[in-house]
Amino acid sequence: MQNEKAMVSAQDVADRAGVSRSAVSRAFTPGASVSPAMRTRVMKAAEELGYHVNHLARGLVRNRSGIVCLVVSEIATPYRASLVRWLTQYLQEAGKIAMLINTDRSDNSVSAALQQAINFRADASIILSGMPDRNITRQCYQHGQRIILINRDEDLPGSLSIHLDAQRAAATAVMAFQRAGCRHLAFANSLAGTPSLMKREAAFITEAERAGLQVTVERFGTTSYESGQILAHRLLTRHQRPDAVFCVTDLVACGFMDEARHRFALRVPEDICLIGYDNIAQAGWSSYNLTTFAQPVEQFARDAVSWLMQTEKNETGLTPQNDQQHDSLIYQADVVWRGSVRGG
Amino acid sequence: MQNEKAMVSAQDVADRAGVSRSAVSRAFTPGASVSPAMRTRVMKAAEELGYHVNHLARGLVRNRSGIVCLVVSEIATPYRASLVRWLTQYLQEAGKIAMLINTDRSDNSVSAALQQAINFRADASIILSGMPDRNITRQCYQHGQRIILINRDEDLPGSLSIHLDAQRAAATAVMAFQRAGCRHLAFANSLAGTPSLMKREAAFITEAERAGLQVTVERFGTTSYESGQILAHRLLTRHQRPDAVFCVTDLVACGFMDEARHRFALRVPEDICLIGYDNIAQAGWSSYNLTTFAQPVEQFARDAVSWLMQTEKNETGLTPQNDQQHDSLIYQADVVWRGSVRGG
DNA sequence: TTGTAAGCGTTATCAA
DNA sequence: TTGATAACGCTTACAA
Repeated sequence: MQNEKAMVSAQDVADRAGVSRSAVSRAFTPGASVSPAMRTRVMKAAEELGYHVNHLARGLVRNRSGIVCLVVSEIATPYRASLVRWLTQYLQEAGKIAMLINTDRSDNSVSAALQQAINFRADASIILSGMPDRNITRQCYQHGQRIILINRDEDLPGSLSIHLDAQRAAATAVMAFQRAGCRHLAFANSLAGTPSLMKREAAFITEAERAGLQVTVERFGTTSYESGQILAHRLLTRHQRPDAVFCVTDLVACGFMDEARHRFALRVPEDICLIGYDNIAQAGWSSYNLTTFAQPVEQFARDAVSWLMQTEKNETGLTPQNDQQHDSLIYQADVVWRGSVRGG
Repeated sequence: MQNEKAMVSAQDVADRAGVSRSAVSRAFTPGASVSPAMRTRVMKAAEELGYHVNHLARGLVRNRSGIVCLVVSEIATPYRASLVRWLTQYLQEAGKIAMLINTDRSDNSVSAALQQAINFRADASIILSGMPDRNITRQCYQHGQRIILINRDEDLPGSLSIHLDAQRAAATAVMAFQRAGCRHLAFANSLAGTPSLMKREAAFITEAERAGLQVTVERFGTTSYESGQILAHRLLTRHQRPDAVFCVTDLVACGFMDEARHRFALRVPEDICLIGYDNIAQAGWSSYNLTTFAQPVEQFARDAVSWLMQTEKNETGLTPQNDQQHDSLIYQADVVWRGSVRGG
C-alpha cells in the first residue's frame, strides 16, 4: 500500500479476483452479460485496489467519449451562466460530461473550440455563441458528432436548432406599450448583430408598424449593462424622448433603467415604460421589477439533451440521406409581467 | 470524398504523405525532433485528409489527458460564474481544457465529481464548492492528479489552497462603519456554514469587539438574494434596529438593500450603512452602488493555472516526502469604496 | 456466462 | 532526423 502502483488497470483487478480481463470490463459495463456472483467478486477486488475505469481508453475503443462540448462566450453573463448551469445538469443526469470552451465570440475561436471537440472525440457540441466555419462543422458531422445550435441562425446537417419565436413577444410588447398609453416607442439594441438579436428588433418594428406606431432604434456596443446605460443616454437626450423602450436583453434593460432613474430622474413606469428579454434573476430583483420575456432555459437544456440521447442510436447505422436533414425546435418566450410597464 | 472514412488516423496521413506513423506523431507534437520539410509535408497530407489528433489515444499513452475538472455548485451565481469564466480562459491559454461538473454542494456529489475526474484521468481538479471525502482525494493524489481548493478550509497533500484573509476586510469594514458613526452593527450570514463564510463572520465580530462594538448576528438560508431579503426583514424588525450591516456576500447585500429600501423605506446610506463581499458586477450597478470587498478572481485563476503548470514537471519524478506538503496562497480582498456607507 | 485474442490511435524507445 | 516496434487500458467478436 505504501508503494501502490499509480494506475491500477483492469488486468490488476482481474488478477486479484482470479478472473479474466474481459470479466472486469463487463462488470463495469451497464447491461453486459455477467453473473451477479462475478460482478460482486470483481467489484470487491476493484474496490480494494482502487480501480477506476479509464474513460480515455474506453472512449478510444468505443469511438465515443461521453464528452459534450459547450461552446460559449461571456460565461459570466447571467443568461449564459444559467444556460450552462442547466445544460451541465441534464448532461450529467444523462451520463454525459460537459467540456466548457470559452470563446471570444469570433467565429475563428468557435472553430478552434470545435477543433478541441474533434480532438477529444466529443459526442456532441452545443454552441451558445458565435457561428463556426462551415468547413469545421462538416468535419464534426463526419466524425459522428452532433451539433446543437442555441439561438444561432443557421441550419447544419445533422444538427438541432433551438430558436425563439421573436414575433409573438414583439406583439405582446407593442400591445403592452399601447395599453399603457405610450406614444413614442424605441428599441435599444447592441451592435453585436447576432441574428437572434436582430430578429427581436425587426419583429418589434414590424409589430409596431402594424399598430401604427413608429420605432426609434438605437444600437450600441455589446449586450451589457453598460451598453444599456449608454443607450439610455442616447435615447433620452433625443429631441423626441421615447416613453416606451424595448431592450434587447435584460442586462441592457437594467442599465437603461438605472440610467433613466439616476441620471435623468425619470420614474419607471410613470415616465417611461421598459421591457426586457431573457428573464435573468436580476429582472426579478425589486430594484428593477422588470417586465420581460422568459427564455425557457431549463426546457432548452432538457430538450437538447433528450434529442442528444435519442439520436445516439443512429451513430453507427448512419443513413446519410436522412441525416442530412436537421431538426428544429421553436419556443415561445412567455411574458413575465412585472412593474416596469404601466397597467401591466 | 463521398465515402470518407469517419475517422482518419495518423496511419492514413502517413500513407498519404509517404512517411512513417511516428513522423506524423512528431509533426503534431510541439517541440519534437522533426525537420521543417517533413512537418509541412505531413501537415499538407493531414489537411487534405481532415486529420485531427485523437486526444483520447494521446492521453491514454501519455497518461495525462490535458483535462482539468472544475467542481462547482450553483454555477449561475455571479461570483461562481466569473470564477469559472477566468479559470476556463487561463486553462485554455495554458493548453488545458476544462470539464465542468455541477454538484449539488453535498460532499457526496463532490466525491462523485472527482470520480469522473479520475475516470478521465484529469490532470487536476479545481474545487470551488463543497469538500470531498478524504478517501477520494487521496486516490486523486495517487493518480498524479493535483487538486486546487478555492476558499475551502482543508489542506490536502499535494494540493494548492487559495484563501482570502478575512481579518483585514473585517477590520476595514468596522472602521468604515465607525467613521460613519454607526452604533449598532450586524452581520447577515447564510446558514450554509461554509468555513470561509463563517470566518468572515468571526472576523467581523472580533474586530468589532476590539473597537468596543457589539454585533448582532442573523443567519438564514443559502447565500442568495432572497436570503438577503429575509435577513433584512429579520434584522430590521428587531427592537434594536442595526444601522450598519456587513453582508456575507454581495448577493445577500443586494437582497438586503432592496428590502430595506422598498419594504422599510430606509435610505442607504443615510439610515443604514451596508457592506458586501465579492464585488460581483451587480454591486457596481447604480441601483446598488455597494461598498464591498473584491475577491481577486482573475488573480486566483491566473495563479491557480500557473501553479498547475509549474507542478506539472514533478508528475513523473514523484518525491513522496516533498509532495506530502501542500501549497497555500492567501490573498487580501481589497475594499471597493462606493456609496453604501456614509463618508466612504 | 466466461475466457482468448485482436484491435482502437497514440506516443516512446531504440536503432539506423 | 527518421522508422520500426512495443506498450497504454480498454472493449468486443468469437470460441468454449
